[in-house]
Amino acid sequence: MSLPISDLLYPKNLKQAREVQRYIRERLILDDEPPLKDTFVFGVVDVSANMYSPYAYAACTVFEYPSLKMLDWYGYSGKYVFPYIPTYLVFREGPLLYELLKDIAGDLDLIIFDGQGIIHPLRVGIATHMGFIFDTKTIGFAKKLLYGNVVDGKVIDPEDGMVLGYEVKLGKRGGPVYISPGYRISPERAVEIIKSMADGYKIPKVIRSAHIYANKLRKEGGL
DNA sequence: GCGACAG
DNA sequence: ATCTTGTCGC
Repeated sequence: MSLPISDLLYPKNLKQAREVQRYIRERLILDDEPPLKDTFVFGVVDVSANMYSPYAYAACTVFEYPSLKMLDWYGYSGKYVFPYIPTYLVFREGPLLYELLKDIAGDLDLIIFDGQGIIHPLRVGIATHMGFIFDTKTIGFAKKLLYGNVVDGKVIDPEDGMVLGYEVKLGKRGGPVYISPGYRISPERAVEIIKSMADGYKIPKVIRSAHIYANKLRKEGGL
């Protein structure tokens, strides 16, 4: 990464935050090179927090693909240093996720985030932003749509008609989820991988796992 | 100005 | 995101 972490994750104001997002947008990589092997290791991350507590708990569960067997899990807790503002989520959770992943990202072939990839007004959702920082393949898995129009299952960018991601219904239970590439992966490959993890639930257990562990940390861990 | 708005 | 048990339904 050319810019230091301090600039990529700790902007002093929203203007600087936008500048960082525009910087990353100009350097997006959305192809599948190098392609993932038949068998690879991936992580799922999520952050758990209490409404009015400044402390947050992040967890990363590690799995083997395609067996989907859990290999490990890691946790990290710290204080939020940025408020939650739509389109700026990475500046709130990113610092914690960076600390959580900095020592293990190199061992992960892919990382799945709870949030958007390029389904974002500047195409730099939290999955894309973190993928750029670690130069690792990432996928954004969101429960709600943040930006774009859904046409025949495809999330389209109203600016130029580009396919940003897909609206897919996994399991006949709940509503759809929104999948988009984060970094170094294509929209189609991202959806293909997520669909291969479907197990009948709206949120595949493999993806839910990180949320479970993050919550377990918050309830049991200190702080 | 108004409405929308990941976690 | 979180507060929360049981309960209605496939």
